Amino acid sequence: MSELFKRTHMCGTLNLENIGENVVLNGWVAKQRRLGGLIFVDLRDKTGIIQIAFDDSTPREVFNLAQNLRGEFVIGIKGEVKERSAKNDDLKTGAIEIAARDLTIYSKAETPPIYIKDDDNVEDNLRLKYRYLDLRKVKMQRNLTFRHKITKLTRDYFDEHGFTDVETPVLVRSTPEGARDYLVPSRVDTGKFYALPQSPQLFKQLLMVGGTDRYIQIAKCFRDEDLRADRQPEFTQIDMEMSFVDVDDVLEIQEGYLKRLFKELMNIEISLPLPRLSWKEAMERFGSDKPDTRFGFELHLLNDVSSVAGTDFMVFKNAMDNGGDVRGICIDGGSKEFSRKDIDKFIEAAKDYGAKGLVWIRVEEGELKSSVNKFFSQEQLREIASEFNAKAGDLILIAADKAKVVFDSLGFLRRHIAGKLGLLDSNKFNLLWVTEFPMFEKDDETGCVKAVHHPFTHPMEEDIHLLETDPLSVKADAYDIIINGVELGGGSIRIHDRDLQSKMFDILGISKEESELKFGFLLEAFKYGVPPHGGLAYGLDRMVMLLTGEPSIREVMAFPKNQNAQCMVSEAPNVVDESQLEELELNIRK
RNA sequence: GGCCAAGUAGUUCAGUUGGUUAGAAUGCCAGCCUGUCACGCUGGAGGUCACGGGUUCGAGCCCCGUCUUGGUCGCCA
Repeated sequence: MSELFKRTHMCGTLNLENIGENVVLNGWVAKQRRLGGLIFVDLRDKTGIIQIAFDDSTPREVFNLAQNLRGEFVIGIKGEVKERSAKNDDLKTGAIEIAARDLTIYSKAETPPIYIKDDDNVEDNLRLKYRYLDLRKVKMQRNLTFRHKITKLTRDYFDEHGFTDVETPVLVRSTPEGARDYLVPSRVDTGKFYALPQSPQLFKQLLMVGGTDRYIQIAKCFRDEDLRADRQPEFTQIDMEMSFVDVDDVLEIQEGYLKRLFKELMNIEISLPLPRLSWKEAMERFGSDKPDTRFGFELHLLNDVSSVAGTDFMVFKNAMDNGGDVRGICIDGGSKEFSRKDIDKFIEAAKDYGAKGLVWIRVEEGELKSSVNKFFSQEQLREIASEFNAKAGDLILIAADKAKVVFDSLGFLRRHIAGKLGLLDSNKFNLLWVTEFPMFEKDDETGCVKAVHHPFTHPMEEDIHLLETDPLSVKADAYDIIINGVELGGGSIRIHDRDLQSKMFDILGISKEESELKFGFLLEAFKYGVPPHGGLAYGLDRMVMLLTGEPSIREVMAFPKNQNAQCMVSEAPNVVDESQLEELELNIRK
């Protein structure tokens, strides 16, 4: 058994001020350089890397032991901090080193299957399989620490504002609304199932009925849907709910939180109040309900421009005759920057969003080139260009279709192209609220009206009279917080009036029996005195991803799942024992 | 479920028109080396070219299928 060298410092925290001190360090061998009578070892812990030097001043048996060191051995070092003669400016601790006096090897290590360097480029699945090695990277530890700082600040802030951290259950009732549930079979009540919560939504509302007044929880949530770079089946929400509040109250508390978050963790001063865009304005200007406002290229409606309105060009005419729109974006310098081939690629990409094609116009000093030169005169093209205040060298892209297709394809393109032009400044954080979401939308498959948010969302007071006559134009007291085109969180004021709630169910075509079956416990609770309330939830993983500048949510989770929702470390999901299935009466194998 | 991309040494990759024994870098092992820090020098080991089938005198390369992985659309109230 090797003696434990009681640590006095962390590797990355030592500096010139520690010179002359005798220190004890623990960590992993990141690198060893043997120069014959001289050995250097880079020692790594979660705080960073420091160089250990073994030379002729090192006791002989210690030097001999050091010759056996290999990568990822776990060791303890006793020694003196010395100033280096040759400093390494690339290393935080590069001005100093430890002159080793004693060494112990806690455990040896085989050659690791992946590189343990911040700037590696190893295949994702391999990193996930050996996550415990991947996590040794200083960058990964920095991400986890940053995540911790966010949750700590979050708990502190909301504690100071009267919020109580309450845990809600993880084994809950399945409500087949929204995302697919993860199911857990019940042993005691064979044949029945729990679900893992998609969010604590219903329970936090019950907490409001229960008088908790202000609730917060950093809550694990589960959704059995396909994964993305920013989507995991198991993720974390900063979830909260407040009683006796309106929209302004909720947003004010959140703005204080966000200001503190950016000030303390990013050293960025954000000015309040944050801009608020109505959903309608966001769509019409940016083609998205989560607009990235770090750059321009705003959408422009062309329906009334005489060149478009008066044209026989069937693409435009059909779109407008069918109740759709003709809209475009103007890319500053886009004509200079992009080739015909690039433009074709943009059009292909837009097709993913339902567009059948795009009209493009290259604005030049002389003749304007476009995909519709056959149909439009130079004068007409000039008129369209002047609608955008386009100058020579600009590129105009026009979509004509149903509003949704036009918004989706142009909204995608403006951000896609901004990325190509290097306009997505990762040091800039544009925060804004999108409010006044539509209450309902039409389900394309069934033709029925369904809730955009959820059926407990409160309609805006001014629109309540439209509920029966024109539900699709009713707006909701719902809000999303957007940073740089990413939806960081969202919430709403909830309905606390039982008559209004049943009216909502009527409109959604949910019968009394069905609503009883699905949400009976909530409706029952609402019989006994429910405060006006509302809340919001942030995606914690996305928040950390955004603030650390990581490209994927996996970089800020300790043990994420791969694209097939497998845990590569533990190899979950796995086949279970036959007897387990029998006990649950789930033995359905042939 | 659709679309796109990838799969060759432990790792990251190259591999020409289908042609001899499949290469590089890095890592690993051994030896030398007292100021390195991407240490250097010398030598060495290391391959089911994802899997299955086909075309061919001959396949890492061409064709078909399968699997795996990543991205994305659908999906995510």
